[in-house]
Amino acid sequence: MNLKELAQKLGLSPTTVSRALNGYPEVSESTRARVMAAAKRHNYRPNTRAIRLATGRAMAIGHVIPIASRHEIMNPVFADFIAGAGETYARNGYDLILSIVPDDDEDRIYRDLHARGAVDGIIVHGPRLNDPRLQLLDDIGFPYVVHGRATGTVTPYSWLDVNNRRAFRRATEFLLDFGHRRIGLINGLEFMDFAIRRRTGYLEALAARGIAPDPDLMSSEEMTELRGYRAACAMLRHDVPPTAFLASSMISGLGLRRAIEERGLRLGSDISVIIHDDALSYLPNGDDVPIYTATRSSVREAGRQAAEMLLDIIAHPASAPQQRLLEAELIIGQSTGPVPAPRRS
Amino acid sequence: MNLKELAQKLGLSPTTVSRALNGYPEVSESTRARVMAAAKRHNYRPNTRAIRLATGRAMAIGHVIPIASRHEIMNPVFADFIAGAGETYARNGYDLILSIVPDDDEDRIYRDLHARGAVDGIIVHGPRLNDPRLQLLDDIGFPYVVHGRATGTVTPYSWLDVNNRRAFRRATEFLLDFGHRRIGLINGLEFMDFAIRRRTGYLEALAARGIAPDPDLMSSEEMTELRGYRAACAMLRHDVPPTAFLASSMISGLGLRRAIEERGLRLGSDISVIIHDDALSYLPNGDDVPIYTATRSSVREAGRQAAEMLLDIIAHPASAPQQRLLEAELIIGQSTGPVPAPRRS
DNA sequence: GATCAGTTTCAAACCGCTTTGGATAGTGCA
DNA sequence: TGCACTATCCAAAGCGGTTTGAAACTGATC
Repeated sequence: MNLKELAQKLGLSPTTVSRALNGYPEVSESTRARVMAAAKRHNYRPNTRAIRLATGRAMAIGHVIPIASRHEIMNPVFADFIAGAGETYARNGYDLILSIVPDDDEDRIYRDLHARGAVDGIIVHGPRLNDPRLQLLDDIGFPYVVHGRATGTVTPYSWLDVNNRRAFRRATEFLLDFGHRRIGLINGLEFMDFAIRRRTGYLEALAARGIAPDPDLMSSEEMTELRGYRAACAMLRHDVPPTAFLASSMISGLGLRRAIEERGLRLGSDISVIIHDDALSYLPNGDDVPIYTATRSSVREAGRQAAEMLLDIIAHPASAPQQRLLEAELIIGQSTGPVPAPRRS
Repeated sequence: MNLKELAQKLGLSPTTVSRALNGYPEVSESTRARVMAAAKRHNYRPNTRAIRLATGRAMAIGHVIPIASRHEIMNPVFADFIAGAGETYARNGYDLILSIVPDDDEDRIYRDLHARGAVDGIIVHGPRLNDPRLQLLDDIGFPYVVHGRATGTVTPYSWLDVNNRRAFRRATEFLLDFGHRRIGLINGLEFMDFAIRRRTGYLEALAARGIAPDPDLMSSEEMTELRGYRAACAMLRHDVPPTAFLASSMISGLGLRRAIEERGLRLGSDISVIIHDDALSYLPNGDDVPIYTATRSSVREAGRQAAEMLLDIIAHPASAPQQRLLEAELIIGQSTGPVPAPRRS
C-alpha cells in the first residue's frame, strides 16, 4: 500500500493525502480525519526510502565505533550508551546506524557516510588526545556530538561528557580524608581522553595535600578484569603497598578485588577501593546497598542526552556548538573505610 | 557531486555513467575507464537514498535487540556479536541499523521496519522458548536469521547457534570424570533458549551416570557478577556443598570465583569451575594460559557467520531455510581438577 | 451577478539514481 | 553495396514520496 493507491481509494490526489498525514494546515479537518482513518485501516506506512530521497534527509544517525585494530577491544560501555541513544531516536523517528570500524579506517567511513547521504549526523565515540576526527568532521561539515572530549582540540565543538576530573578528584579526596596516603590508580589507557582527565583529577587531589605521586602506584591498561588484577598485584607487592585504590571501571574493580582478597585482605577494612561505575545494566554495583564506593554516572543516560543534543543541532544547523558536562555522584558503598592501623607484614 | 553533474562533465548520459560504474557490459572499456577516473577524481559517491529508492532494496539489515522491560538488562554479548556482523556488512555494502526495543513492543517494530522498507532482513536476538517473533516474521515475509534457536518452534527457519547442549554435556562429563558428583549449575534465565539447552546438556550428563539432579544445585538468574556470587554462596552453604560448578558466562564466573575464594577455598583444587566463554573482547579468559576451563565459542565469529547467512538468504529468496550449528571447544584452564579428598567442615 | 479573499484541492516537477526500450554507429559478410 | 548483427550510447520512465504553483470552489461583499 503506497501513497498513490491510498489516494486513489480515497478519491483524492497524492498531494492532499500527503499533506493530511503530515499535518499541513491547507487541508480541511474533515478530509484529514478521513485520510487518517483510511491510512490506519490499510495500515499505511510511508516508504522510508522515498521520504528520504524526497526530503533530502536521511532520518538516521551514525554511531561510529572505533576498534583498536591491534587488540580488537570492543568497549563495553558502547552497548549501554547506544541503548540510551536509541530511545531518543525511536521517539523522534530516527534510525540508528552502527559502524564498527578499525580505527585506521575511520576517515574513509566518515567521508563515505556523508557523501552517500546515509546519515544526518554522527556520534563520535571514544575520543582521544588531539583526536583528528573532529577536524575532519568540521571540514566535511557533518553535524556531530562527541561522547567525551578531546583534550588538545581548540576549536569549539559539541560534546557531552562526565566530569571525570572532578569525579576522580573527589574520590581521591574522599580517600585522603580517611587517612589514606598511598593510593593506587588503576586507570584506562591514557591516550583515551577520559583516562587522562581521571588521572589529572587524581593528581590534583594529591597535589592539594602536598603528596607526591608515585609512578609505581599508577597503571594505565585496558580495562579488563585480568589487567586490573595484575596491576593491583604489582602494586600490592610494593614495599610500601597502597592502602587504597581507584579503579576506572567496574570490571577492573573486579580484578582488583580478586587481588585483594587473594592476599587475605578485606575490601573496605584492610584496603579501600573506589571505582567508577558507568551503571551498566549487566554490571550492577549491588542491588540494594552498593558494594563499591563509586563515582557513578549512567552511560545510558549520557546516550539519551547526547542523542537529543545531536538532533537539536541537526534541527538548528546555524546554532553554536553545545556542551554538557554531567557530574558523577559519589555513592558510598562498603568498599571504603579509614586507613587501618599499620600492621607488620 | 551527483550522477547528472558527473555525466555532464564527461559529456555522457547519466545512463552510461551509471552503467560504467556498476560494471554493466554495454559500455566500452575505454569510456568505463574514463568514467571511473572521473568518479574518483571528483570523489563521487552515489547517493544511497536514491539507490535505495530506485532499486527497491534497503541495503541495510536490522538488528532488533529486545530489552526485558522490567530489568532493562542489555545483554553484553550483543556488542561483540554486532561487531562481527558489522564486518560482514561492511564488506558487502550493507548498513547495520540497530533497534533497542522493550520486549513488549517488538511486533510493532518488525512490522514497521518492513512496511517502511527500512531494512532487507532481520537478525533476531535472544530467542526464547516458543518465541512468537519467528511466526510473525514468517507472516510478514521478512528474511531473517535467528542467533540461537527457539525451542518449541516447529516450522523450519534459519538460525545459527552454538551447540549449547553438547557443550554443557561435555563440560559436565569432564567434571564427572574428575570424580565430581555434586556439580552446581549457575545458569542464565531459563526462558532464554540457550539456557534451556545448557541445562538439558547438564542433566543428560548426570543422567548418563545415574546421578539424580539436585534442584538446590541449579540456579537460573540473570548473568551478572552479583547473581553469580549469590547463587554460589547459597549452594556452598548447602549441607553437602558442590565440589564443582558450571557457570553460564564469564561474568557469573567472576562472582562464582569470589564466593569460592571468600570461603578460603582455592579455585581449581578445592572447587572446580567450568564457564562458558563467549570470547568477549573485553572479558578475556586470561591471555596466555586460560584461567577458567571453559566451553568456548566466539560470539563475534557467530555474528560474522550469521550475517553472511542472512545476506545469502536475501540474495536467494527462494532457497530453503539455512541452519548452522557451531561446536564450542572445551579449553582446559586452571580452574578444574580432581575432586579433593573429603575434608571435614 | 461580478468580484474578491480565503479555503481546498490538484497536476506536475523534483529528489538522484536504475532500467527499459530504442537509436546510432560500426562491423563482418554475402 | 547492402544487410544483419553487435557494440555503444541515450531519452525517458520509473521508484514513492514532498513541494510548488495554479485551479476550483466557497461565501461574503458590492
